Amino acid sequence: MKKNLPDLSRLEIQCLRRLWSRGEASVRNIHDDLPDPPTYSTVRKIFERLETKGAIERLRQEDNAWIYKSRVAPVAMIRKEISRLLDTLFDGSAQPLIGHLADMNALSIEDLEQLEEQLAERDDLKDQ
Amino acid sequence: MKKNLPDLSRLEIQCLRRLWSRGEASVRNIHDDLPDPPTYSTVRKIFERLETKGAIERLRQEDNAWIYKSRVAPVAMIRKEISRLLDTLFDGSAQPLIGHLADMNALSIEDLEQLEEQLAERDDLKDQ
DNA sequence: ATACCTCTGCGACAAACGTCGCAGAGGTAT
DNA sequence: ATACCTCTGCGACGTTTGTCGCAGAGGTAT
Repeated sequence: MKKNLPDLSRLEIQCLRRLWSRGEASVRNIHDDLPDPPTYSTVRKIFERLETKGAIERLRQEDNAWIYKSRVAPVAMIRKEISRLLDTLFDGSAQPLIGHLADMNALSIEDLEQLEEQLAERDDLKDQ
Repeated sequence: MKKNLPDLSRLEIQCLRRLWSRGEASVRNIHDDLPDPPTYSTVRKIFERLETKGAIERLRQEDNAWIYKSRVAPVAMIRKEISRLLDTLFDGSAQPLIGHLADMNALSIEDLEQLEEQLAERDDLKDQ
């Protein structure tokens, strides 16, 4: 019973990620967190859109400012985005992706070992 | 000396990928290749835009139709897109990505073994 | 000649995105 | 009271994206 996750733009995801980190936050908070922030007004608009899309909700007002929280699970949203990339670039297959990651020197042997453990665990569970 | 790769939309990448497969192709070819194709007119427009962005070029005319080829290297474009996802979701780190891939059951032990080999080779070379 | 088909070149359009400004409300400080 | 500050709500705008239609050129078939 998957929820229909909204389609979000890059900037919307940026803001949502900061909200995930904080749990609850005001527009000002997120604006302060952004690494290379546009106007406060712009972030304000992003919040409007996130709310319209159902990705965030208002909790209460503090000092005249609204406090928001996310309505979507980080993992679900992240997977959705990964799937989108996989579909766009490789017709859905993950194998080419890790190949490229290796070529890009984005992965270390340590990363791999950790991953291996994770996979072994998963497959152990499956076999029972 | 990296070239400035153009920003492409999802549909543009879809079309460009088919062009990579074929080497050279007409608009009609690509339209036929697309899995869930929009109008021929739409694909036509995508080609116009790809050309404007410098991602493809015209080679010659055959039977009144233009034959195109890609001007960007697949690997470069693919890496660019992967980097973009990494930046958007994980501030550039690849480690969380493979974690999610494992959780999504998108990776198999075989995929991993292959990857391991690839990494070992790379590190062997580096050590000399 | 006429009809037919397929391409091109162009225009058009709605929706989404990133961007910002401004009026007005509501507090705080002097 | 007055000035000041910060937020909200809303409108606006240029660009990108996905989408399509249409006129006209250039061949082919009858």
